[in-house]
Amino acid sequence: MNVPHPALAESEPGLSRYAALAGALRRRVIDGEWPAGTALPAETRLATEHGVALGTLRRSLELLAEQGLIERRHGKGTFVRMGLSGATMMRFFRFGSGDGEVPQSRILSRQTVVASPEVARRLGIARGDPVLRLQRLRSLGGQPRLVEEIWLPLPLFAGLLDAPTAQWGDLLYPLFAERCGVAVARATDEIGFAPLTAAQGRSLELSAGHPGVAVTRQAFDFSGRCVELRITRGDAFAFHYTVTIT
Amino acid sequence: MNVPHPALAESEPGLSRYAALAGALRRRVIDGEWPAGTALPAETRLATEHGVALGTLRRSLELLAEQGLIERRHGKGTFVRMGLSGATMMRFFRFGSGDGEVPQSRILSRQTVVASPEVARRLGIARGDPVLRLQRLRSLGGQPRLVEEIWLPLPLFAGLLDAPTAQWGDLLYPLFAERCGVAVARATDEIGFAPLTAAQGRSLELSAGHPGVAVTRQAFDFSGRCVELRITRGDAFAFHYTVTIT
DNA sequence: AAGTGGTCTAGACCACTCT
DNA sequence: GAGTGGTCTAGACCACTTG
Repeated sequence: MNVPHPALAESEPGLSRYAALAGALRRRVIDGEWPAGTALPAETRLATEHGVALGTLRRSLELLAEQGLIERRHGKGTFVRMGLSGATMMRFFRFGSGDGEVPQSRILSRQTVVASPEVARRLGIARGDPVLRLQRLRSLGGQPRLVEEIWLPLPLFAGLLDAPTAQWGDLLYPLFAERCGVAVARATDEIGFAPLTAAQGRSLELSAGHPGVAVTRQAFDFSGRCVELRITRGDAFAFHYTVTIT
Repeated sequence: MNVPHPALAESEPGLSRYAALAGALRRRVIDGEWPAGTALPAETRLATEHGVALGTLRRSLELLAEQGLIERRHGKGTFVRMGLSGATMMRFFRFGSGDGEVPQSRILSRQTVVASPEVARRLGIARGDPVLRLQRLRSLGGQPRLVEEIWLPLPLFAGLLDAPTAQWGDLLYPLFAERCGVAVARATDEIGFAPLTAAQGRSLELSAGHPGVAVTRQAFDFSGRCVELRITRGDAFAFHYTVTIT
């Protein structure tokens, strides 16, 4: 018979055992009990620890692996994932001849500002809250191709306030992870079209009013909180984006 | 009549039993043994039929469900899916004020032509093979918004050659399923921008050279074969597309 | 009440990785 | 060889759907 396990702190009502267990493990990962890149205890260990059968524990880990929180490697162990790398996000993004290669990056400006209503709405913070605003130029083969405007909530990103931007490298997400402990789990891209302003045109060596594409990205961490708002602009006619629908 | 499937599970080298079983079931579904919308035999029945444990059979069905080939409904059964509806593909597509609503459609032309090198490449057929070419106008609130050029391989789509286009309705994919037995399992959209030609401008009540967006779609059936090539064009300023990256 | 898929168990054995 | 995750089994019981 199925005696309800008294030691089960995971016995949330209306949830299957493996789902509740997955939630509990998820919390332990997010709370930093096992830092990114490290291995979780072995299956058998976790199963006895939580008083469930091995199959049930495995079901929980499969759930978390599906969500991208952990990664399982046969013969090695179960590891906490670092989040999206930033290079994966260029996967479906093409500009000019670049076949998904990572563009070189230069930070043009860095300021602390108060969030506008629109920025606050998309970041899920209050109007007037402080945010870090970056302007960034991305080039391919020495040619400027994309200008970016990036908003990051403070104080979460305080670690970027004084780091010398010249040494930031071409990808921001590894920097987020390293200096601020922020992992990007998921993102949405919104693609739209608008003529370039005079300033945007200058940065891209195009005329004001030239047809431009705008990709508005919101990036989220594993707890679902929006951690980045970014608007990327470039020459519409050089732009290409591929999406798979299932 | 119902020949048992004896060593199928053991016969595929280098594959797990459930993976081999999934492949076998997949073939039976694609071959039409269980038509779209009908239920498969119960789990216990399929398991004994193939000589595997229930858990193994379930693993196979879970695989096929992930791939979108079948759909499991608790208490009811396991059903063969119809494929994408066409409405799901408008999910992330916005035009003007339409919040994902399905535009009205009118077929402007229907011809049988030979495939150009580019069309043949994308459809995965030989140059010079016959294809059905459609031109289609899609409107929102009576306003023409999108012009589409669609290529469908023949003789697969012969069922569309003489059907009166006035009665086709606003979605093509249900028509594909009904008249040609074609189910769309997956699609890719490629987004780019280009000025409208004079002819495209006329259809959309815009001037020649007006900034236009072009969405090139390839649709695939469950066996991975490309069954449709479509280029949709519209006013770049009214265009909006949302993508989620994980 | 009967039939379906969903959950959970307990244990055996296989395949991969590292030392 | 020791430790990890992956596969497979056999059976019990639960939850949902329909007649």
